[in-house]
Amino acid sequence: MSPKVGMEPLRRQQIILAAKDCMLQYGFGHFSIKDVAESATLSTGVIYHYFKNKQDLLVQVLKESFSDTEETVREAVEKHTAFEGKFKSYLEAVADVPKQNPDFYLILLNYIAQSPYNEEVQPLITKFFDHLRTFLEEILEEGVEQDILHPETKPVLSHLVMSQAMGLAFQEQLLPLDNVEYLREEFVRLFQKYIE
Amino acid sequence: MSPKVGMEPLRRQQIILAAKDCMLQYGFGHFSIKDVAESATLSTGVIYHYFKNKQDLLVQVLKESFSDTEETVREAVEKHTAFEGKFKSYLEAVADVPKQNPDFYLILLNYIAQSPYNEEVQPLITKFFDHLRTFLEEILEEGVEQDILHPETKPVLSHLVMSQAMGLAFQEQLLPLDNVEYLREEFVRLFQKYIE
Amino acid sequence: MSPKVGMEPLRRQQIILAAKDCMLQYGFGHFSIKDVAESATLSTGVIYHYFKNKQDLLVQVLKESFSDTEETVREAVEKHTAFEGKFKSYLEAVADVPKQNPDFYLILLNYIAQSPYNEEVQPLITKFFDHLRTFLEEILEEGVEQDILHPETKPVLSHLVMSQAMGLAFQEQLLPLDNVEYLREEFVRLFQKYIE
Amino acid sequence: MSPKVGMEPLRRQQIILAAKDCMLQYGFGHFSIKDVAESATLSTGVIYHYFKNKQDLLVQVLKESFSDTEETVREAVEKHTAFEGKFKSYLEAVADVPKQNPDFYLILLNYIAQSPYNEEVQPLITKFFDHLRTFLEEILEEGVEQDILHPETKPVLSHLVMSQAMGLAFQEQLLPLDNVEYLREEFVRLFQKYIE
DNA sequence: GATGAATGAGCTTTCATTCAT
DNA sequence: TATGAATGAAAGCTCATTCAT
Repeated sequence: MSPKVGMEPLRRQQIILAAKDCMLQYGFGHFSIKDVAESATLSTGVIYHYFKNKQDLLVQVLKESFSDTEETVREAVEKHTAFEGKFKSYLEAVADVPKQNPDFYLILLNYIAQSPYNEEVQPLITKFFDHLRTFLEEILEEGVEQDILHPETKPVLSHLVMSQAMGLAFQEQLLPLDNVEYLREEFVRLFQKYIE
Repeated sequence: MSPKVGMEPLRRQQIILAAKDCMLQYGFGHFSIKDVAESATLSTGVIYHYFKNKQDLLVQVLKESFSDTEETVREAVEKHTAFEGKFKSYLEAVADVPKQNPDFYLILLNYIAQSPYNEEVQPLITKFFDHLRTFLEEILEEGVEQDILHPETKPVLSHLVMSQAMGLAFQEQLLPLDNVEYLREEFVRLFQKYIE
Repeated sequence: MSPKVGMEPLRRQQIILAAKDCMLQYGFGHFSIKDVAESATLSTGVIYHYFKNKQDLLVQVLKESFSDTEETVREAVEKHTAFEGKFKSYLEAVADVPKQNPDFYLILLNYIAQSPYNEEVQPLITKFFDHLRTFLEEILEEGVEQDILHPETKPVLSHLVMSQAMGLAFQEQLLPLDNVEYLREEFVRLFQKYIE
Repeated sequence: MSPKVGMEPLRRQQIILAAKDCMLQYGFGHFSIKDVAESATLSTGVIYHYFKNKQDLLVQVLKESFSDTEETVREAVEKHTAFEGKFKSYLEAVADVPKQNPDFYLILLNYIAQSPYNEEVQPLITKFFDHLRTFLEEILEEGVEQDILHPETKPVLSHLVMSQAMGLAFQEQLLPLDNVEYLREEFVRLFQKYIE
């Protein structure tokens, strides 16, 4: 029927996608390998041909979500050259993640809950946020060089931006917010105050 | 030794505590009723005498965590009478939850991940955050009445405060932050700007 | 239906027996926990109530086989007081194990094959043979004291007796021997030559 | 690289060797066809080109072990012409199998345990021991003809020699014997008594 | 001849829940 | 009230075998 050799990249993607679907549909820890297999219209066996175990598959799902999101933010920033433009577009991009990549925070949420008990996931998450925050610090450094920002503000600001963005996204996941758009704008405004 | 009557409240508390311990030790969904029973030095059977099922027990654990935390914040605010004092102490209390009640956000995290798939937990969480935010809005209303705050700022500010606090707490859970104390102070300062 | 408390000793015995039956019927590694459960007319779950895992159950089966056999030999020897009587009855008892305890060598065979790869079983087997051989050496020591035996003969003789007995039993398991009884008698005679 | 023709004997040998390695490394029943394939740096598929199934492969492994060992013993005996020399060298060769062919008894052990439940293996083992014992009886027959041995001793002696040799080898596999060499010499001496 | 992708039955083990005592 | 024995469904995972290429 179908080819029998060289399926690796296709199948891996197919399975990761199916796992993502299952996670969104049933929630982390509430779907089985059998569910994934059915969702991918494959047998349970193949999954273990491409992934060491369930944990391994789950880690790949997370990795993909992270690299997608990081890329989105970087792309948005790289359209600008001036410090102010970069900073603003970073804020907007970060605030827009839930809109551009709707599943991201739901997936993240599931993994965060596991992270204190999961030696493999914990460093992945830490690295992701560190990357994103370090990227922001690089932008802010330009502001420091141009005397727009006080050097000491840099680390504090980067942390506050990250946590505010995370907090907003999680709230959106949790609560039926009616004024999301407005809150996002306020978020951008709040932090732009720092460079005025 | 022998069966006792009137044990109800004690036993319930004993079991809820044991469940909390298990959750913190093993993570949500990674401990069994047997684990809880052992942790409470009871038999598995007796747990079903006091709780309908595992889900029910879990819900009670969450409820307790919520009411403890809400009380802490209210108590802090009620020490003040002036708007500025109330607002500042609210900010401080909310930022201090991870310090005063170290397990709270770890427990919350576990439930949040489940909430989209759990009809019973979802409204509990929503209600908790609504309470806390509405309480902040009541404080802010005093600021509006005293012309310190623009009426429109009220809802935005309350949401931003909540999400920032949540974001900081989650970041603290996730990442090894070395300057937590300083970030908390910055958080308070950030939002006090709104009423200057 | 049946009692619900204090079943431990009965059930453990019942399950060990069922496991022994399965091993004899299907051979080591060719029966599942489900087979054992069915053979004991129990559910698979109970087995894990009484035994840590399959390996644990298997180890208990072996332990029981060992202690039964050791006891048989000791009892036979203890009927005698004179050295010659003890030695002869030891030889006879050891040669008679396949007859008195027909499953013993079949069970042993199964475990021996596993032993080089099984950290728990290996020392059990070693200990069993050491016990039995040391017991023989204690008997032989009496012969040495009575100047019937040369001291140097003791360890060699004890090893040769053990291996000959083991070899005969395994041959009997493997090959359709028609003159088993006669071989056993020759075995006894062969080693009695040493004390003439 | 590219498919080759006429690979049959080489590949079979390569696979049998890999299977032997796996058996020694993991133990019978604890390695998969994939393990064998990897050990032979081949694909799983090709194994089924040369062997009907796993069982078939296993049988070939055993056959090879048997013919190697039988040959060793025959070669040792054929160096002598006199009865006494033949008998002694037979005893020595048989006692030396564990030294000359270290894996033989470990492999044998694995199959013996399976034999009562395996219609194909059982007769192979029986035949092997019969061959070796019949060969000994042929030697002993010369002793009978030369009036060195009583005719009735022949079958008994051949059985006792075989079982003693087997027993010693298994003991050596199982227990950490410190005086193996000495025991082997005693084994030879023990049975030489019969022809003095 | 050779590959490795794919299957699916079957394995061991866990666990929420029930219930006779 | 309290016990812990018992259930059985369902989980993750393995593996001999097949087969399109």
